[in-house]
Order: sequence, then C-alpha cells, then structure tokens
Amino acid sequence: MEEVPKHKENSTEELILKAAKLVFSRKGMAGARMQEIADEAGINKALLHYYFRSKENLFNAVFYDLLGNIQKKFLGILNSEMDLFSKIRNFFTGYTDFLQENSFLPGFIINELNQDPEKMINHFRDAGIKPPPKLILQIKEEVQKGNIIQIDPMQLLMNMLSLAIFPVLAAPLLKGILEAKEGDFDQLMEKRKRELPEWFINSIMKK
Amino acid sequence: MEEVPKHKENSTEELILKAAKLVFSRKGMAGARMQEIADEAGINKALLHYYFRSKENLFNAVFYDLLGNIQKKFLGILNSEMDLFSKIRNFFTGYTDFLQENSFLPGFIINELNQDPEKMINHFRDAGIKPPPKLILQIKEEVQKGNIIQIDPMQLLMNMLSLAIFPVLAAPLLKGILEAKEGDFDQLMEKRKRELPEWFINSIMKK
DNA sequence: GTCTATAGCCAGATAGAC
DNA sequence: GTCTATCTGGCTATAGAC
Repeated sequence: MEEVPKHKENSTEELILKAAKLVFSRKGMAGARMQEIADEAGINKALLHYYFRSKENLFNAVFYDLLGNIQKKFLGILNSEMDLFSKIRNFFTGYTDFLQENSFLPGFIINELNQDPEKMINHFRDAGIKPPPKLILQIKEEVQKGNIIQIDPMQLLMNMLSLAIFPVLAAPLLKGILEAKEGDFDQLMEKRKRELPEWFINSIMKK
Repeated sequence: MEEVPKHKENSTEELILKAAKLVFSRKGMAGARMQEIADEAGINKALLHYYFRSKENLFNAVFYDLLGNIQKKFLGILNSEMDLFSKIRNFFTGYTDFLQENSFLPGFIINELNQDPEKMINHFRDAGIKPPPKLILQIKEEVQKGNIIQIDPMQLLMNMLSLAIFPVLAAPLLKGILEAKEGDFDQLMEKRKRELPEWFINSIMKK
C-alpha cells in the first residue's frame, strides 16, 4: 500500500518542472541546456519534449509558476488590511525569507528582463502584478495625517523593494568581495533581517 | 586632411569593442551572437576572430573595460577625503548619472554572476574592487562621535548600493508595471535623484 | 586587414522501437 | 510513457583568396 497519494507529487511532470526551475534559474533561458534539465530530473531528454513541446514552452511553465508565488507571498501582504507599519515589518521579514528560499529568482527575472523586456512585462501583467493600491492609499493617508514624512508613495515602494531584493541579488558577489567566510555573510543577512524594518520605519517617521 | 587623430578612435578594434559592449550587455555571454556583434560593428564575423581570438576573449576585454569604469567612478568617490555626508550626496548623484549612462551594466553583472560566480568574483578582485576602507572608517567615527545612529558600516553600505542600483536594474520592469508613459518614469527617476540623498542622510541622523 | 566559404560542433527537436 | 538513435539548424571558429 502506498502513502496517501496527495496530488501528482513526484509524477514525471513534477520532476521535470522541479529540475527545470533549478537549471533555468542558474543558467537563464539562453544558458540552460535541455540535457542538463533531463539529467537533473533523472530522465531522458526526449521526455522533456514529450511533456512540454519545446524549451520555450517549458520555460514559460516554470516562470508562470514562479510568478504565482510572488503574487501570493508578496502582494498578499501589501494588499492586506494590516496597518502600514505592521505591513512594512511583515514585508521585510516575509519577503526576505521568501527570497532566501528562492534566491535564484531575482537574478532569473533580471536576466530575462534584459533579454526580452516586453515578454517579461507581459508575464507580470498576466499574473496581475502591479503596485498594491491598498498600500499606496495607506501611505498617502499617513502622510496627510502627518504621521510620516512627506514622501511619494512610489518612491517609498521603490525603496522597500530595493532594500529587500538587491542584497539577495548581489549576494554571491558581496560574499566574494567582503571575503566573508561562509557563515559570516549569512550572519550579516540575519542581522539585516532584524534591523532593517525598524531602521526603515524610523526613516519615514517625523523627527 | 583628417581631423586630429586623437588615439586609435574608430579603429576597427575600437568599433568591435563598442559593438561587443552593446551586444554582450543586452544578451549576456550565452545569449550574445558573434554575428550580431559583427553586424553592429559593420564588419565581418571573421574579423572578430582576427582581432580577438575567441568569443571568451572578446567578452573578457569588454568586461575588463567596464570594471575599470566602476573602479574610477564609484570607488573614487567613496575613498576620497570628502566628509561623510558630502560623500553620500556625491555617491547618489554621481552614481545615478553613471548608471543612467550605462544602464545595461548592473543587469550584465548580475547575469554573468549567476552563470559563473567564481569568474565574476575574480574579475572584481583583479580590478581591486572592495568595500572602501575610508568610508567604513568614517562611518565608525561618526557613530562613535554620536553624530549618526548606531549602524553597522556594512549594512549602511549595502543600503546605499541597494537604493542606487536596484531601480536602474529593474527599470524596464518598473516602467511596464507602473504603466508609466515614457517620460513619466524618467521624471520619477529625476525626482529620486534629488530626494534620495537627503532622505537617506536624514535616515541615519539621530532624532 | 578584410572578405567569402566552410568545417566542426553542439543543442533542440523528432522518429520509432519497446 | 520512456527510451535510443538521429536529423537539422545554428553558431563558433578556421582556411584561404584578395
């Protein structure tokens, strides 16, 4: 008797998607090799074409899946009913965790963005990813109430994204340049996760 | 009679380097095509191999040149004798200008960083790029003097880099998602250039 | 130095047996 | 569904004429 067969866990299709996610994220669309994906999945190259007609197709399947994750994790928080400050705290900690588990993702997106901007923008549009209206509104309100400094909501959003995403994006390089021992950099990032939200909130409070 | 023939301006070699810089930065190492570089330079593909033995070679030549620019523009400011606050102001405005003129550069680096982290780190090491000691020292001093808040110099540096580089990196996507008309986004970035330094300096001042 | 033509390789895709 | 074997196209690199 088998374990409860949840969904189609460990089906060949799932194996392929998992392997493809890994390889595409390491190498990008142009650099990835179908053979490498097949090897990673422990199956034959021809099977990739059996399940997904072409490389392009497989790529899109992987990418669509990843965007869904962003949509849920990221916009979920920012569009919630939470008050602004809790929201900022939740964003930084939640997003940092998410990015550490998917540290390939930002590089992957930037990579493909350079290759074919239109395609990437359309993917994002299709996934319904856009500046969260609820957050924008809250910022405007808090500015008007005089609780935070005069700041353009878009600039504030860009600052949040920059501070959260860039360090993950540049992590391998920063590790190398700082000549940090393996653990040191991870520790730096842990410290960052704790201190960044409070510093950031403080930075938009009135003196 | 010709114009004063400055250096080897417009020599075939210069034409190739210029074209290669363009194509490599758009497509990355894996995505770039020697044919495309040749077309861009208005010469034949075989000439590329005549001047630079291989694609790998050409790539390294281009990249070495680009790192030199970073070294001069970026570390020049941060290692100077300027006081901390002037330095921060200069960094944001100067670096933003530099990145706008070389908007491909961050994506290029992130791209190659994902393909082959070790190679990229070595390139940076060879170019002598590392956290600027003078800046680190200044931050420590100002913290000790009680002029700015208690903050780890590395975190401060990471914040500066994040805020300056990420928006350029993600610009095409942000443009698309914000559904900004062409001029709108540029205006947003202009505004950013003016407001970011003051906001950032304010964020590290004691209340 | 610059070109045309082509060799040689590699990766995506397909045919067809099981 | 899964495999082996193979086709096909495209890209780097080279040979060789001018």
